Amino acid sequence: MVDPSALLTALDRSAYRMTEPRRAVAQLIADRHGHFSAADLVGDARSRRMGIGRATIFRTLDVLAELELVERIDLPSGEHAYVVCEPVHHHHVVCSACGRSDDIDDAGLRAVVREVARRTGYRIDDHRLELFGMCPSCRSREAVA
Amino acid sequence: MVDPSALLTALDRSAYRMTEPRRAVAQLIADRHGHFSAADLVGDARSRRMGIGRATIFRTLDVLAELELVERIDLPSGEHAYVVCEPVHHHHVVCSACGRSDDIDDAGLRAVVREVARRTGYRIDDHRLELFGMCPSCRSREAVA
DNA sequence: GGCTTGATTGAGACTGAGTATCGACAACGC
DNA sequence: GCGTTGTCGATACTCAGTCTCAATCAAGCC
Repeated sequence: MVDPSALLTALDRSAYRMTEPRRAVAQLIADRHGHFSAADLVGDARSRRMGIGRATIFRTLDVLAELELVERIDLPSGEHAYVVCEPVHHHHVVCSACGRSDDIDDAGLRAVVREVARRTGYRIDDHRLELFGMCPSCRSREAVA
Repeated sequence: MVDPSALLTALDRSAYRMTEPRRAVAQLIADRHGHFSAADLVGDARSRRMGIGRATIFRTLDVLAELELVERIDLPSGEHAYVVCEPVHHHHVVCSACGRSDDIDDAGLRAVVREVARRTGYRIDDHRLELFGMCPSCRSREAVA
């Protein structure tokens, strides 16, 4: 659950037009917890009878990803998902139980990348780190059960 | 380009049966450079008129992934691909120019994972690190050009 | 070498994600 | 208000990957 206004103001500031369907998709995303797939949003839109086309949801996600307001991640299962995030370079920890996702910054990864470059001779241009596990609240819930 | 015998002996040692189509797929993989997709192998098999079904290629890749002889990676474009690799935990550096891929070991990542766990309170069960860049030979080729 | 049995096969139908097309519509600068 | 042009929904389409099923085959046993 996020405040949709952050998405909306960023959209407004951009060169993209602020339209009703985009506002609606921002609201759907804001109402979501943790990560979500395009199909999730399509389902949400349909169940609320919002009359938003499938293609529009894909297009809006592309726009938001372009503006770095959401990021596309790959779950261990191989599925694609999106998470809302801050528009700076970072990585994600994803809870396998509830789907919650937190941003993490560098945390020493830069040194790892440098080390790999040194050892292999590659020039490293890009990297992706994704961590999967169990978030604090799911852990305590598990401990109780 | 890899010797297919490594794949074949590992397959032989496993509980899976050694069949003609599987041998053929191992050969196709061995003849490939760098990463490849299932669709690449299907194309190879078709152009060599090997008569291997599409489903069989997907199934064989599943088997090889199960035996940790190949690993599934996600390219920055979002496509799925496979790389041949050693059956121990490790990560990959992928060359964006030629598709070559090298294995890398921990390289200090374990400390990063511990640090993230400490900061976020998550219990980290799994992680994925993928690095993209340009391999030494493509770099020198680029320097010449 | 034959026999049995269960794993494996290819063909083709199917599913579901994502893209392309297109005529209608609406946001925004004037 | 008006025109331009980006965006819309519907729909057709493509493509990766899965499922089903009858036929085949590897491998262990005699």
